[in-house]
Amino acid sequence: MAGEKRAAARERITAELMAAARAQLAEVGAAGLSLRGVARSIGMVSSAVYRYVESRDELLTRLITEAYNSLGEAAETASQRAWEERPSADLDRWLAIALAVRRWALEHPHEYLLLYGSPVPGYAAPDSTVEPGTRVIYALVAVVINAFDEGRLETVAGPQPDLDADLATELVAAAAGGDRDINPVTVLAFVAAWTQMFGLISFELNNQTRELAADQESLFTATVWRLAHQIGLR
Amino acid sequence: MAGEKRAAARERITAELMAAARAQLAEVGAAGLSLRGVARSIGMVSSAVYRYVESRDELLTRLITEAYNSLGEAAETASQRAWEERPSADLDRWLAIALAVRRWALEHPHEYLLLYGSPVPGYAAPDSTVEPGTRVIYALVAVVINAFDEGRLETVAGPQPDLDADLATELVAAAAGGDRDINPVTVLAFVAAWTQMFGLISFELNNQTRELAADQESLFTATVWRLAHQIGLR
DNA sequence: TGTACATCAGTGAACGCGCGTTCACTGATGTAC
DNA sequence: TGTACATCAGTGAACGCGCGTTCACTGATGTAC
Repeated sequence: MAGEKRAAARERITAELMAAARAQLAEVGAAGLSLRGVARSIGMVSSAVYRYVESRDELLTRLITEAYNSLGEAAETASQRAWEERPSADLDRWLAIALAVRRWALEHPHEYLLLYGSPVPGYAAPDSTVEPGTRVIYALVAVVINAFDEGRLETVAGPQPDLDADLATELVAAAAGGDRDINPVTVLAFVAAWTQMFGLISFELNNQTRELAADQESLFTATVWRLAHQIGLR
Repeated sequence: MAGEKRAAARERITAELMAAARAQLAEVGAAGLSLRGVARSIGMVSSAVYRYVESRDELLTRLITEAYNSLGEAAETASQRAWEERPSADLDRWLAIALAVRRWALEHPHEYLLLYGSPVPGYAAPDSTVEPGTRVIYALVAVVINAFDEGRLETVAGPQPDLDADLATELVAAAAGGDRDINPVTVLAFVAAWTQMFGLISFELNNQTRELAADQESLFTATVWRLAHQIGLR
């Protein structure tokens, strides 16, 4: 029982350390993040952080995992809330996720860039970061699959590009495991909506859309709404 | 006339130096780029590069400007060629630009990330980089404007999001200077197509679309085609 | 409850490294008369 | 054409800096008997 104390302290200090690391990340960005800097900011001697973290690379890996999970959770919570408020309102649910992702990105710009920006020189993310990295896209896919399974997904309208057969098969397989008879163009619309969403957020973070509109959120909502509609969500 | 020699040598060596800088950029990325490393790679003592470049920041600025111009030129050339081959084929022209941008990005991944990835820590790009940064989007805008002016731009079909009046006005003004009666939803479609294109390229560089399709170029072409079609290009 | 020992957190000095930048210098190239 | 001087490219040593990581250590916390 007495051991509790030491373990609790360890946990508290680890949390403090990670918080400090996130704070430094927010200030200087991933490439500028240093163990010594983090140690300094919590009043520790630089060698002491090695009691909590194996190396700088491990710290980065933990930050990435935490960030993916934090973002994934934001997306999942938004999805669930939207469903509870208005079940079967698929387009609203999609929008809720998109807006949650955008808000998270604006609140944590450097963490967002750590996940979706340039790779950190000299660092290669281990495989363990892959799985948490898929939470957001799964949340989005789930909306479409759910709408499809319950018969609410409209078929995509309008002229469609020529798809070669291989690509069409792959798309359907990737999106739905192959056992759903989804239109490949629907998957294409999904890919477009997905990449557009992240592209727009990146441009917004880099101020590349500044002169387009004063109200960036309205611009975001309007463009995302359009592409979600084109997937067939209502 | 004798002065020619020194000036020519200066030009040659400057070019060599920039080429070495680009090579190092390609290897280690922007955040890892160092003056000493560049000097080393062309067999110069580190202090000597200061005869050619004021500081590391200036080197970065030059690299950014060169990269924007190289990318912009690729886009413009593709646009012009497509026009010469099949004038008035607006969708083909759009696709040609998009594919040129993608090819450039795949050939120069680190330069692409220098332009569109995370900012380099401790460096702020000066205003002089803004103008070359607009060449690509202008090439894209030009296709749409040209189609519109010559009466070939189809009006966007299907349901449209509610736009508040301010946003609609801003969009039209930003895209066409306000003196063209362009549908704001067309501009929205343009923004979607533009951000989708860069988002997809970024995801492709980060391997986030790997499991989606073996033939990434087909995937790219198909999604870009769809959104270009939706702008009203034919 | 008390004592002897083991575990662990944090210290402080040190290592080797690469970085950007400055500076006084040498020797070659160019210019003026 | 020849000479005296000015300009410029490149050298090599040095500066101060911050980094990641190791190591022997001290002293506090926990455990076994």
